[in-house]
Amino acid sequence: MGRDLDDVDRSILYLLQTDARNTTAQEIADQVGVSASTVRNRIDTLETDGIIQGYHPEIDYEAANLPLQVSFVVTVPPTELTDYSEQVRGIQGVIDVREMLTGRRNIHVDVVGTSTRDITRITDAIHDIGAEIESSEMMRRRHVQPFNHFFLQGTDDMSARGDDSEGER
Amino acid sequence: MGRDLDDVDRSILYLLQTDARNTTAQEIADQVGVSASTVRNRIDTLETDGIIQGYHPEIDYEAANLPLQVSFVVTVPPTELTDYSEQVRGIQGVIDVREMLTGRRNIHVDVVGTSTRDITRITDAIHDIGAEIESSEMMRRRHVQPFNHFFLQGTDDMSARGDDSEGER
DNA sequence: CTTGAAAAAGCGTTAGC
DNA sequence: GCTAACGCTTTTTCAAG
Repeated sequence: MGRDLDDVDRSILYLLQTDARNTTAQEIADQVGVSASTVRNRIDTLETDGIIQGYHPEIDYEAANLPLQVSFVVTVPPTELTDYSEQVRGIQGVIDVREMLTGRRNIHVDVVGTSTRDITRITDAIHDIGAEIESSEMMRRRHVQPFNHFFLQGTDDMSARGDDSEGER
Repeated sequence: MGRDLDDVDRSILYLLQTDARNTTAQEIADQVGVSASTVRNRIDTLETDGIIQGYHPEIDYEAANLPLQVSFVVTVPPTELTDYSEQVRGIQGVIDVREMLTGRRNIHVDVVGTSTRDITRITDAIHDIGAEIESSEMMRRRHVQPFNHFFLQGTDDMSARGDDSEGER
């Protein structure tokens, strides 16, 4: 796990983050200096290797009439963290679950809803699966900022790691 | 702000969340019962209305050799929340910024890095813009779970709101 | 706002280097 | 592993209801 990426991979990831739906393989190929076929092959490999896990639209929930955004901090038994995390993800309205490595407050959950009824329903659902809510805060806005440093993060660093072009692929 | 969506819009959002890159307008059209052209027009409108803000790949940072994931809680002056939020987003390694509506701990920041050097650099950068770090926790995993309830969230609710087919478009 | 048709562009596959 | 070329699918554009 944790395979090295070369510059082509990094460039692909970088450009996909800009617009994963409308960026074509040809456009990426032109900017990277390889063929479009290669870009398609690389993307396939990145997907099967699990580095790219999917493509999702970024949605402005407020504009979509889901103005209530709440962030919960939850405590669950550390040994069953993954299990609880999965259950939380199944609750309607949950859009983001982060599992913490340490500490009591080991799951952070972001949810959206249209009304306070939605929020109380979610609160109840969290309690129902046996998790303890430590705190809840209203969220104003989320900025998902896809990692913008695969590409031009500093050539020195990249060459220093020696994974520029000749990888172990 | 907060325009009503009809079932066609909701279905489009729902299906795009499944796979925003490889789901074609035709596939959506078949499932929704309109033409592919209509689906494309709707997507364009959703984008220009700001409901869809972009398309991003979901990346497994651990598999991409960025194993260090840290979640910061930061305090900034509430009146300049947006300003600070933007500055934080400019820091290399920041992948997610959430602005909180209330409380002292009003910005939550998720970052990724390859080494502790990255993390200290980010910590310094946060301090440099004048924000105070309240806490930092190691993250085990993030599950971005795009809102999965646009489609079949319960027909009763949808008809009760009366925005099924004839909107104010 | 929606539809359908023609032209242009992109994709997956296969074969060759 | 990268590239080129094939047939097929998708998108784009535009006229029309």
